[in-house]
Amino acid sequence: MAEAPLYDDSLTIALLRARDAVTAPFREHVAEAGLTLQQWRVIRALAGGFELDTTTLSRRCVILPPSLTRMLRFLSEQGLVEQVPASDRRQRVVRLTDQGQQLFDRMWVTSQEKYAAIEAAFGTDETRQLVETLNRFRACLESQDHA
Amino acid sequence: MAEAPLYDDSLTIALLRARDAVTAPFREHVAEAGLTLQQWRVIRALAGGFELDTTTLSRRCVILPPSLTRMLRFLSEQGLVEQVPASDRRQRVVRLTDQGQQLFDRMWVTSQEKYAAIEAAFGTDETRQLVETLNRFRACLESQDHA
DNA sequence: ATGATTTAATTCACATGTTAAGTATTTTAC
DNA sequence: GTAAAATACTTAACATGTGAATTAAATCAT
Repeated sequence: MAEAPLYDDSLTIALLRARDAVTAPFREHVAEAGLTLQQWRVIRALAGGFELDTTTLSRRCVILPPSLTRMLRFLSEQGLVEQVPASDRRQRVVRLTDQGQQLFDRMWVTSQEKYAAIEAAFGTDETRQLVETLNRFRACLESQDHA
Repeated sequence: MAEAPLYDDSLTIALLRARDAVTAPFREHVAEAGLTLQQWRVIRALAGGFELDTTTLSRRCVILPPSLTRMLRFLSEQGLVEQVPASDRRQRVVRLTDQGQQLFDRMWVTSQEKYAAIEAAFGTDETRQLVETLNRFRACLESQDHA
């Protein structure tokens, strides 16, 4: 009975659900360390001593600048991130503190294990092909819009 | 120089970016009508006279119940949605008002056109295959977690 | 039938998403 | 060298995401 009409955005819904499914185990993992997924993305982008400005972080982590401003304030207060001087004084360049790097080190192995479990479940080749398809899809749409 | 380490969540990032790319034209379209993408998803789920409860809406639109509560308050205030009596008085069952249905009718054609443009750009078969792959991926992960 | 359990939705508190406007710094053009 | 334009980030305001606690109603067990 009463079936919904065909969605014009089945793709959008499928992307949302896929993201929910794939992030679930990571969300749980980082929550145990008192972090959100977004905060973890920032920490990982900085792991290994990288010093990045807000714009670069925003692109790599797919987090909008206003959110990053708030997040960096929080991460600084937690002693996980610190600011470093930048030649261009408009920029805000940050890096992990020792404490931040240690937190990363503690979480990284488990994080990788969870990702490996996903690849194992869906298939390594299929997983990589999905990532490739998604990136090609995005590139395709973005080149269309800029026309 | 200074390349970031390999992400363990390239899949998460790819999903986020793909979603950003695919929703961009729709976001612009619905904003002209004073709606957000999420509000538009709810309106479309109700279009055609369907009467749905919060739980069903939450699943179909991939919007968590607390967000739906706020959104339904807003949509009611705008006169787009109205509540209908439910046999189970715990449930909140809603439907579109005439005004809501008219808004949907005005937006639907353009919305479909934009989706058709995406399919045309990436390829009809490839787009459908991507949706199929995403759904299969999600089903795979969810069956893993319930183990 | 009554009390315990489950279910549906809401509220709360806080984090993030999103757009527009604002501020400080740098670059460009002249 | 200085004013205009561009850049990097922040702030503000509001919408949504998220998990935990709460409330009300239905179901279950006895």
